Amino acid sequence: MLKLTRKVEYALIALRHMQAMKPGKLTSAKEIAEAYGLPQQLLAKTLQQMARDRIIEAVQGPSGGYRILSNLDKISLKDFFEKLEGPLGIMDCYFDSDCIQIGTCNIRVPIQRINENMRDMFSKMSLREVTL
Amino acid sequence: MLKLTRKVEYALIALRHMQAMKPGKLTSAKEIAEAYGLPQQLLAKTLQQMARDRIIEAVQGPSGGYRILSNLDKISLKDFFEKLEGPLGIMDCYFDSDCIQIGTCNIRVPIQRINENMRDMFSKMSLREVTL
DNA sequence: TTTATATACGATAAAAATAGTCGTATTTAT
DNA sequence: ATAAATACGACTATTTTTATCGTATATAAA
Repeated sequence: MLKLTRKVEYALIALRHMQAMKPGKLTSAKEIAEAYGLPQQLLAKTLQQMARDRIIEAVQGPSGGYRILSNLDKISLKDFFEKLEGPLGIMDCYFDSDCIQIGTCNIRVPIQRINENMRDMFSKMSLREVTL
Repeated sequence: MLKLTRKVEYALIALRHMQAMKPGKLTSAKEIAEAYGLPQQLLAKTLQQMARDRIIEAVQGPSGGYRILSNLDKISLKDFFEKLEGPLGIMDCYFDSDCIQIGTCNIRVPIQRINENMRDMFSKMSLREVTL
């Protein structure tokens, strides 16, 4: 319950690694995977997604790799999580919801309150604080 | 990611149901399951666990059932979640941790910071607010 | 005192979500 | 040309979550 997925975990590890390097320098998926003992292909997918989301930049070809693109100060943890995993909420009856109970459910309002608190909290933390 | 389990969901539904009834009156697992279309046995287990945790009281025998026992104002959402699901954190390398990476992991400290914020937030919400 | 209805709970099965791999294409420095 | 890197869809494996089954125990009421 309330667990980070590996995808997010690997993303954070990679970002922190890049953040610690000389700015502008490239790192490859292989390099990170070996340094932290992560499955390279899965890590690569995560990096690719972050590249699509313009958090990092990808450079192709040999001696290519990834480098941080955005100002991580300006990305909230909420936005980061949502980019990687979709809407942030303690239950997803507010997003997809083909929930049959929707009529009888008696906890929609309270759950929404929890969701708001969570989003609020993660809105106030920047990706930089976390990868610094 | 960051989802409530059914167990917690059913617990909240049941508590809210009990909260709405005349104080001291009993409700059975069957009654709640039928009212909200929940799997009765699973709900029953959740109720049993809450009874063990002294959140609700169980009365056995025919015309038995459950009723709220504690003052829900005094139970934080953090305690509630932890009673039902164990330690509250965004990753569990702080609890069980046979994590092999522990040496190379570079996000322990940041993760811990997130965890603290989460716990803090749920410490400030009472079970009553949520079931009211 | 028997019966019916409720809780209690361990064991197991089914389903869903997550994690990881494979194969192939594309890009590009050397 | 070749080798090393990203890109990405399809697939498989694993783990976690959800649900059911079977049986025991308690007790109110007939």
